[in-house]
Amino acid sequence: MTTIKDVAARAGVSPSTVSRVVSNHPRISEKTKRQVRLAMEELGYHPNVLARSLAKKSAEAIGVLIPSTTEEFFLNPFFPELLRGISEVTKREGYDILLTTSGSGREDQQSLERMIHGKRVDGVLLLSSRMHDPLMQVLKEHPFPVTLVGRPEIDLPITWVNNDNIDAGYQATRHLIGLGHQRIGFLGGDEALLVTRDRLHGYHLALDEAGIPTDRRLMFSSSFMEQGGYMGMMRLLALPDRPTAVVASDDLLAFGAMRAAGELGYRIPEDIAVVGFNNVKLCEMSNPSLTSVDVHIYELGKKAALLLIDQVRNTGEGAHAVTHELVRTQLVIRHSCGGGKTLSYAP
Amino acid sequence: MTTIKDVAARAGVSPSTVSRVVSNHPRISEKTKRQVRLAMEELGYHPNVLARSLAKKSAEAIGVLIPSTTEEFFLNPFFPELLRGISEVTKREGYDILLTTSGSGREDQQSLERMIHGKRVDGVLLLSSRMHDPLMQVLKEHPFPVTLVGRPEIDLPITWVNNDNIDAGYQATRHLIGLGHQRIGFLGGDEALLVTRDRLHGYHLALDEAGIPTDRRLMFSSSFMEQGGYMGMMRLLALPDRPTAVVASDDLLAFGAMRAAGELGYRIPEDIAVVGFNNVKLCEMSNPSLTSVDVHIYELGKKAALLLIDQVRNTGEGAHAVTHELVRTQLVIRHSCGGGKTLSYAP
DNA sequence: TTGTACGCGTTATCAG
DNA sequence: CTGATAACGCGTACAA
Repeated sequence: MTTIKDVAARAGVSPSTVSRVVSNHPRISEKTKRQVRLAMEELGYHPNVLARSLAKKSAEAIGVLIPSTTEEFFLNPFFPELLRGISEVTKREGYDILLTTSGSGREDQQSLERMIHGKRVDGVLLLSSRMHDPLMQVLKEHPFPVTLVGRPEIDLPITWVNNDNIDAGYQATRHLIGLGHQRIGFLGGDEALLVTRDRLHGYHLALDEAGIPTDRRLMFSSSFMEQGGYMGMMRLLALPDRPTAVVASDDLLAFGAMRAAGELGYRIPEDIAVVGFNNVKLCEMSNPSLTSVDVHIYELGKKAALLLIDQVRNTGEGAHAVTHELVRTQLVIRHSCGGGKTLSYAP
Repeated sequence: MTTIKDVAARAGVSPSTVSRVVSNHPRISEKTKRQVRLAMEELGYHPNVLARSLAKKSAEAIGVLIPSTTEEFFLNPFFPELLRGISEVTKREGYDILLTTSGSGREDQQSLERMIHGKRVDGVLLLSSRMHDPLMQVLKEHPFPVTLVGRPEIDLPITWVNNDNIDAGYQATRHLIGLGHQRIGFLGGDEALLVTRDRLHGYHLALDEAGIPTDRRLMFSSSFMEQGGYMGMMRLLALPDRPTAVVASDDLLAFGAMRAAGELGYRIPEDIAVVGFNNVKLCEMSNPSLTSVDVHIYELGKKAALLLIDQVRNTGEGAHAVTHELVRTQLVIRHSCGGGKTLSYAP
């Protein structure tokens, strides 16, 4: 292991000079700069990041905390796409990513505290936000650079990036209503997730606006995504007055729903229309292709990382203002809802 | 920021004693243990991981190096599934994951060197292996705990975990031949990837064994996965003597191929059979469901992480033996090749 | 422009 | 069982 001292000795200068060369200090003579660089070459020197971080009190890394529903989370294409956005900016800004998963709510808390106090990261990116999230408590107690992907349940002074999920739910439902549907089902993901609740909220808004009464039997939630969508659709189709359209609050749910409908011999969109959320790659590949609300996951990831790094860099300064950003949302119309054509409403 | 000294003062002991309590040193009186624990509570103390790592010369973290084809890599369901396996064991073993992406081959090298010498991680997991990989050079020069997911092109003394991809390719092709196919196409991913080459190799073996002549026109490679599969299939179907079956070396390629066939009005499996690799979740959901070689990605990730951590822990000791492990492979027969078992769940 | 000396927060060694 | 003291490798006032 070659250290800064070895280089110093080799170059005939002091360790501090080497340090300055490494960090591109301005006032250093070209000559010694060359000498030091040469010595570094010859010795194959690489600075010890740990020691540097300890001295500078900055880790040059951000933490990404994957929520306790780890397994489901990994399975959803949402995750890699978000991570892609995040890594795009961390790479550009010179930060590393520390990935932490946890099995339970308690572990979530511990992981977060370890990250915050362990000084291994300069800030943390929180993925997903749920009701009564114990993490929020931790954040309340310890001010620390954090960005939430989603929104906090209660008004908390923390930075977050989110979609306007209420509006997204509204738009999707509105689309179906516009196509003439009156009985519209709602397939939700984990009910504790705020995304689910917000999209459901939007669904209700659209229904109310159109004067369509809501029917509890038309709503079904499950945290098992594809499977949940499958089961939910089965249930909806079993109703005596089955829906002619379904809003699935996640593309995976929608795929499960489509699978169920297909197996029962219902045609999409002729017999039942489906709309999803997230607009994952698969939407265009499925048959029929899935109409979905694009929430721009990649953008979401980039924004979140950027906002976090901003905080990290301006910490301590006056600018302690928290920021909230809403990433726009966009309905992408494909074939799963049919066009303005004739729809068969036969039950 | 409360340090070990603060706790020491509060508890009326020396810093070293606190350190011992933290690390559960055996010979410490119950009494002082309680005092120290109390002080830690009251002060909300959390050890500084950086300082600890610096002193202990071990980072309690492993690096995961995502290859230069970052974007494609994130898009493939292979990635999150592998990561899930990795994180499963790192969590259990108390290691954190440092994710590093890079844009180019050069950056790959630098990232690796930074990780190795920067001491921020104790070992590195290399995902994917390609021809003439510059990373191998780095590994040759610096002995360091590394595990490769895949296999090195040349015989290098490094630990790796892989599938028997040659056999996998052989099995898939053999399956098609068994169903009576004689003209079988091959859709490959990035040609520089050893996976691609190995699976192609297996394809050739099966063909040779059956006495079927190979035809260059039946092989098409592209690193753009779904799109590549689409284009490749288009090309294959345009041939005067088109294939009746296709081996696609990745499920995504297979989906693209199926989409192309569908758009042109070919039925699967009646008109053309398709088999893929990886057995991603989507295989069962697609229509028709995709016959695919399960390579047990999750297992692959777990094994890789485990082997790496083993190395990390036994480094310096005599046991410097590198290990190679082959994760078994298994053809999962569904509907995209026909012939197989008749499944009845149609309405 | 460069060197000295000290601090960053812990752990390990060696006394006691 | 516990307490000094010296690393760990690097950054940075302060002085020269």
